[in-house]
Formats: sequence, structure tokens, C-alpha cells
Amino acid sequence: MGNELDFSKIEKKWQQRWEKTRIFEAEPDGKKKFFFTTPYPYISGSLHVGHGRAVSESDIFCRYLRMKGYNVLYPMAFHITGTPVLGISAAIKAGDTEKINLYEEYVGAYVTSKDKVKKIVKSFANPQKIVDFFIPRMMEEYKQLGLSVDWRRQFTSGDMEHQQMVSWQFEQYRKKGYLIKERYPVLYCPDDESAMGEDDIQDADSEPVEKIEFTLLKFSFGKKFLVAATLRPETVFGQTNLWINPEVSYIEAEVGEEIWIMSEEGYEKLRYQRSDIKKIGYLKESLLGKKALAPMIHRELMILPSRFVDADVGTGIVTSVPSDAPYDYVALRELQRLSAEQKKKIGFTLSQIEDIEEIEVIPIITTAKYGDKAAVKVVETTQVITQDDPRLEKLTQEVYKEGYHAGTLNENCEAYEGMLVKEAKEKMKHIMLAKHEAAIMYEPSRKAVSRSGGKIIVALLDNQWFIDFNAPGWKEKAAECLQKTKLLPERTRAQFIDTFAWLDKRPCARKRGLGTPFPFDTNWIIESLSDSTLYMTLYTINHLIRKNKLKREQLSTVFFDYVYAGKGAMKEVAKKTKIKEPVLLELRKSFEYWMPVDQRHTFTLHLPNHLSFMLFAFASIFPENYWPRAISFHGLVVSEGSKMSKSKGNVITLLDIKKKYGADVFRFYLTNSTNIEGTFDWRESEAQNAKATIERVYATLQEAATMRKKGAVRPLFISRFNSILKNAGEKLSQMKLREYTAAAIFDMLRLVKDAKLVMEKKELYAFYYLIGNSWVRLIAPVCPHTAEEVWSIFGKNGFVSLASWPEHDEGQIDMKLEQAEHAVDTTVTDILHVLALVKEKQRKNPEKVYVYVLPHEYDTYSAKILTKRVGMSVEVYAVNDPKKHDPTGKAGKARPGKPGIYVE
RNA sequence: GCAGGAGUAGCGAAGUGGUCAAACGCGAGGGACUCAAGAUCCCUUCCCUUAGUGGGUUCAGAGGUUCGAAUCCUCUCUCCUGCACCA
Repeated sequence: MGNELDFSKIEKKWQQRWEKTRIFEAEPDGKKKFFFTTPYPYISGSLHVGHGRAVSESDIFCRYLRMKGYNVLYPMAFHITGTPVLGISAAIKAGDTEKINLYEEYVGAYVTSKDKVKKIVKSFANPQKIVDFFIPRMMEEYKQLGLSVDWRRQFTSGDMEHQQMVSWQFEQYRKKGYLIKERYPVLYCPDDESAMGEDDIQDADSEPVEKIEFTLLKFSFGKKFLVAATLRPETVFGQTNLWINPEVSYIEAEVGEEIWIMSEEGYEKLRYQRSDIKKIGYLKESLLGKKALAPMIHRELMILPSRFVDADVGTGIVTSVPSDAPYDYVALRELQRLSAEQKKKIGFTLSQIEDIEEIEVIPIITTAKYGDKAAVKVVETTQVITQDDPRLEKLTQEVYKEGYHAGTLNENCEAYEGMLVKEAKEKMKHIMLAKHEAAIMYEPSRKAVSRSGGKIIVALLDNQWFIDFNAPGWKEKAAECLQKTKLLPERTRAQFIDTFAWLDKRPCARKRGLGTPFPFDTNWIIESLSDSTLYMTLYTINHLIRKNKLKREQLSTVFFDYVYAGKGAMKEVAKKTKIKEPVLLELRKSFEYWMPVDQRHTFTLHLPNHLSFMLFAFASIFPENYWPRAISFHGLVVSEGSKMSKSKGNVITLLDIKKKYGADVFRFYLTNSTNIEGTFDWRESEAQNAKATIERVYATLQEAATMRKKGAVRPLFISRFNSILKNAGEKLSQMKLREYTAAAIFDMLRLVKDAKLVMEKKELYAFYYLIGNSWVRLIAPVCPHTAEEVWSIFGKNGFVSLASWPEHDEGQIDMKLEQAEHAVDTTVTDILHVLALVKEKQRKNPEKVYVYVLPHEYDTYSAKILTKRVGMSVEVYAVNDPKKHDPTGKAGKARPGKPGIYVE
């Protein structure tokens, strides 16, 4: 048909009108305010439906609140701080073709000329250019969803206004003693000379890299020490020998007063973990066959050769515990099985060969699953023969896991007998550390390289700044804040409580990245989750800062003390900041008017980090009346059943939405297909259905707008209509968006359908008159563009976005009537059933249907309606009621004394 | 491993002590309309039975509490998510 709905045209039209008339620019007024926020997006490419979900759900709710008479502030900003933007920039600068292609694709979505695309991407070598390019486009994409955002207040986390605010926040933290400095291990790249986050490491998103703590066991070797790295200090009682790799070059290094022996690679890593280490030179003597004194157990252990020892894992020296380490057991057995001749060839003396033969496995840990020599057991059952067998890796993990969780130390472990492995591990480690028989070394959990190919190691940073969530009093305050915050759904509270308990010290500054300089140590940048805990407060004043062209230096501590905390005399503040008093007053008033945040709508994944930090921040910086009032959560977005990812090609961007469906369809489909906490699965085919549904709504409303005429409508439909209004409103007020759209769209469509079925034209038009105007307003939150368009067809002035919410009329709701209708409905269905059967069996059309009902139900049934609905003559009687019981006796055979349907 | 969450019809899900074979949407099948397709409308869609309104077995599995449980308790299994400097 020619009049197919062109959503994009309608949407564009209304978006422009909203913008032009500035109806969503909120300013303090006499109405009750509602300050609604949702997290700002990080710029790393196009916005997709995941971003679309948070803002659309928020927008629907904001639009509802606006129609309910609230003065709603719904702002938005952009997150640019941290390392990713910098990483992108660096990669492009370095000529990383993968990144360049990716970004050419992103930019290509907006810019057609290929040359221009290349040029733009090239300019991304400057990170600011990335920000400058994407932000206006992201704003455009958000606008295309029809968001009722006050864009005047927009900023990025890199803007000076935000930086000044964050600096002020950290000054408060410092005053309260929430910032501390400590040593801290980080993933580090010596080539790049900087700490590495997940984004900086190759494949770290799919195979995460962790920091692992090794215990360095110190074996006395003359006056020197051989240091062996182990993850299992609790197994020292099972040690039988030491492993080195004859292929590896070992070095000697001065460590404090001592001399340590280790692989060169080990030294290179340890260098970044302790300042007291210094290389002397290559080890001159041979270690093979010699003995060293083991820590803790103080036994002499022989140094033996192996192939599995990797110079680049730990120190390149490994202690051997054949009872619980499959590698050790296999390597030991391999060695023992060599003929005396072969051993001689390696360089062992006769007595050494004897000693080697005599080495026996010492059982130390007992588990129900593997008995007391786990490694021996798994090696025997899998028949692993050589230390090169790849299965050993897995066996090691299995044995380790079982031992750790279910193992107990046995009688060979002296004082530790009977202790759980879990406990013994910590205890023995600490004792050895205390006796200087051991030290600590950190390693990445896997071999990893940075994006530029440099090796990743662990470095200990000496002066890392932390936010100390365990600072006295803070957790209590945060808990109080949490307790006063309304949570949607409420069950997330348990997770918050759990997270609060777990929060300890969080490094809050980095050496690299975009962001706010750490106020007390400008070599550092405030880490990007720590700088985004109070940013929503800036919405309350940012447009005024801009309007009055305030400069960075004016937004000083004094400024925020006054505007954010009401501290200081205005006169003084004006003098110090060189801001005029009325301006200051306006800023302060604006802040006071909009605060607190009434609701924050976010992704559940943000709970353990962003939202928890946010509550801590608010609890510490602001008095109780400025604490956030409510937090609501939305679920994940996936596409065609699986997680969205570029490699799968199933990322649905907001540009796609615009091209294929339009905002209203997206908003409706999104909210109607899952409840707010659920996972939203974008499915192309269902999106198409959603589109058809909205087209139907539009067509119906259009018909209603043109045909409607005042008149009488039967009470049942008035009642049903009001029930829908009531239900939809109640659900929406609780942010149950799915139920709301189900009522506003599907229930209403059904109601219209039913009306068309039973009403004559005159009544139908009156029915249109009844519902039209309210129905448009009912759908306005979810489908604002469609609603505006219809609103104009109705000949209404102004925007439906600013119209009042269609309240139901309780007095018009007659539940009895609706129930009766429902009863009739099921009866009709039953009659049709029976008729179908009758037709089949008797092969002739029956004459008449008799319905027998219980006396109290009698008034419910109208023979006339039934007749009409069924399409043949229906008579209704009540059973066992002399008055209503088949008075004519013409109903044929005697009826049983129970209700039923009979056809003749 | 720790923590949080989830497991209901082909699918998405609603239902949190009785009114539940289970709303609503999608999908599937049948029918009406149509030259046809689409749209729309009607019916069916756990199993059995049937001139219908009947019966049976169900809500991951196993126990338990209760007159009564998908809903409360215990255990088990499976899946998802998070576990810190990373946005």
C-alpha cells in the first residue's frame, strides 16, 4: 500500500521540533523535580543496541514522569578517560592494520568518501581527534532514539569542568584520610615501561592475565642460595630433589647481603619487583648432581636435570615434589630409568647415580579422590611416559585443584599433620618468609605480550595511590547510604552488601591514560572508574558554567565548596573565584534544586564496581539528603541468541536501528520482549513483527482520529478501557515496562478488535472518541514519535510529550461486568466447540443452542449477545430455578440439574 | 574456589503458599477472507479422553515442612555473571 508508514520521516520531524522548542531543557520551577541519570557511554566505536537499551528504558520512564507532572531532568554525557582511547590512538599511530581497518569501518558508517575516511582515521593518532569525531555522532545517534535529554548539560569526562570537580572530590577524600600509598603489583611491560591493563595486552579479553604469587624457596648452596619458585609451599615436606634445565644459563645476583642463583630470565623479572637485587654475572660452576639444603625441612636435595623446566617461568629452578606434581614424578622416573651408562654420560658419578636410584616418592597429601600420591596415581592411570607429554599440564591442574580443596597433610609433614592444604599453604609460607627461607615473586598467569609485542611481567610499584574503602567509618556510612537507597529489583541488595564487605583498597591512579591529574602527585592520572563516581552531580550546573563562560581556575576548591557544599560566604567566594554573586547564587540554587539523583538506571554488571564506588562517594562527600534515592537495573543485550561481537558480525548498531526500524519500533520491541532485568535478545524476525504491530497501532489510531464521534458506548468497553489505563499506569509507575507496553499496545489492540466485532458503526465511532485521545497519551512514553504524529492528527495543539498522563476513572471500572464478559466469552468458545463436534457427528446444522447456567450466573448471560457471537440462536436458562428454568418447556429433553450446553 | 543470579510449554517468559495446564508475545498447525501473496480475523498447540465444561502427569533432580508448594526448607545437578585498577 502506498501509505506505508515512513517512520524515519515522522521521527526526524518530531525530533527536530522537540529540539527547536527546547521542551526537554529542564530548569527549576514550582513542580516537583525528578533527576534521572543513566551511565554515560564510553567512546570506543559506534553505539549499539546495548547502549540503546539503557537510554531507551530511561527515556520511557522519564517521559512518563514528565506526563505525570514532574519537572524531569534527564541528562547525558560521555566517558573518555582511561586507557582505551589512548590505546586506539597508539595502535593507529603505530600502523596496526587491524585497528585501522576497524576504525575505517566505524568512520565509514558516517563518512562516505574513502579518502576522507582514511584521513580521519589517520588523524586519530591524536586521541582528542577520536573524541572530537565520535562524540557529535554518538549524540546524533542517541537523539535518533527520541531521547528527551537536556543536551545543554552534556560534557565529557575529560572536560575541564569535570576535571575540576573530580579534583575537588579527591581533595575531600584526602582530607578524610581515604587515600593511601602502598606497594602494589601490576602487570607491566618493560619495553613500554608502563603498567598494562586488559586493553593493552594481546588477547587479554578472551584469555585474561592475572597476577600469580609464587613463593621463592631458598636452598642453601654453600654460601649462596638457589631460589626455586613454587605455587605450592605446603608441599615442601615432599621434596626429593631440585630441577634445573641444563640448556638454561643461570646467573648469580646480589640480593641484599645474599647471593641468589637463578635463570637470567628470572632475574630480569625479579628486577622489577625488588630494588635490592643486582646481577653479578653468569654462574661459573656446574650445579648438576650437587646438593643444596632445602628450606623448612632442612634436608639435602640433589640437583637434577630436566627438560620441562622453563627458564622464563619463575626462576628457572624448580623444586621436585613427585608425590603431588605430575611433571616431577614423570621427570624423576625418566631419569631413574636411564641406564647407568646414560647417567654417566650426563655427568653423574657412581655414588650420585646410586643416590638417584634411591630417591623415593614421599607421600604428603591425602585426598579421597587420589589417595596419598596423587601425581603417581594420575600419571599411572593416564600412562604418561615422558615429561614432554602435553597432558601433564592438565593433570597438574587436576591434582592441584583436588589437593588444594580436599587435601589434608599426612604424618610426613611433622607439625602440619592433619592440616588442610588450604591452611597449611598460608601458614608454611609465612613461617618460611619470617625465617628468611623464602621470598615472594609475582608472575603473570600466562605468557603474555602487549599489543606492541613487548613481554608482560609483574612489577611492584612502590608508591601506588589507593582509595581505602576500609578507612575508619567509611563502610558504615556507605552501608547507611545503601540502606536508604531504593533498589529495583530489591534482591540486588544482597550483592551490594557482599561487594561492600569485599571492597578493600583500590588503586585509583595510573601513569597513563586520559583523565584528571591526581591533585597531589601530578605524575599520576586518576583511574577512570574512580573519576566517574560523582559526575552526575555536574549535570546540575554544567550548562550554567558554560553559559557564564567560567574558566578552569575559577572552578577551584572554593567554588565547589560553595556550590556543592554550601561552605563559605558568597561574598568571599565571589571575590576568590572572580565569579559574580548572582551567578554563584544561580549555580548553588540549581544544584540544590536538582539534587539528589532521584534514580539511576544501569546495567547489572556495574553493581560491583561503578555503583558501589558511587554509593561510597556520595556517602562520603554529601550529606544524607543528597544521597541517590533509587537505583534500577537492566539486563544484558545479546543478538540472535549470542553475545554481540564484531567477530560474530552480530552487532546491531543504533545506525542499523535507524535505517531498518526506527526509534519507536526499537523502543517498543525492546521493552516488550523482556522484562527490565532480563536478557534482551535482539532477533531480526521479531523486530519485524514489532514493526508491524506499531504500524497497526498507528493505523488504528489514525482511523480513530478521523472517525471518532461523540456518542454512547456500552459500559463493558468503558470499563475495560479504564482497566487497561489503570493497569498500564500502575505498571509503568513501577518501571515494569514490559507489562506497561503489553497493556498499552496489545491489550488496547485487542480491545479495539473486540469493539469492531460487536459494535455497530455509530457505537464504534463513539468508542474511538472515548479511547483515542487517551490511548495516544498512553503510548507516548514508549512510542513518542508515533504519538506526536497522531496527536497532531487529532488536531491537538502542543506536544503529546508535554500532555498529561491519561488517568483512569475508577468509577467506570466494573469488574463484575468484565468478569461476566469473560464468562460469556468462554461460553461462546465452548459453544463453538460443541457446534464443531455436532457438525462433524451429525453432518447437519443444528437448530438451536441451549445454555444452562447456575442461577446466580443467570444475569451474566445475554442470549442476544451469545446469539450474535455464535452466529445462531442461543437460549439461556438457569438450572434448578423455577423462574428461569425453561419456563416454556420447549427446550426439548429433560435437562440434568447441572449447567451445560446443549444443541439440537 | 568465593560471591550473586537463573533453571516453568517449541522459544521468550508471567506466576512467589490454595482460584495454575499455567497470563502475554513469538513460532507451529488448521480455518475464514483473497485471483494470489501479505495484512487481518477465528480455532488448536503437555498427555489421555470426549457432544465440550472430564481425567492424568507437570514447573532442573531428590528429599522435607504443610490440610495444601512451581512458590517455604535441605541436598544435588546444570547454566549465566562478577572476582579489582579494567572500561
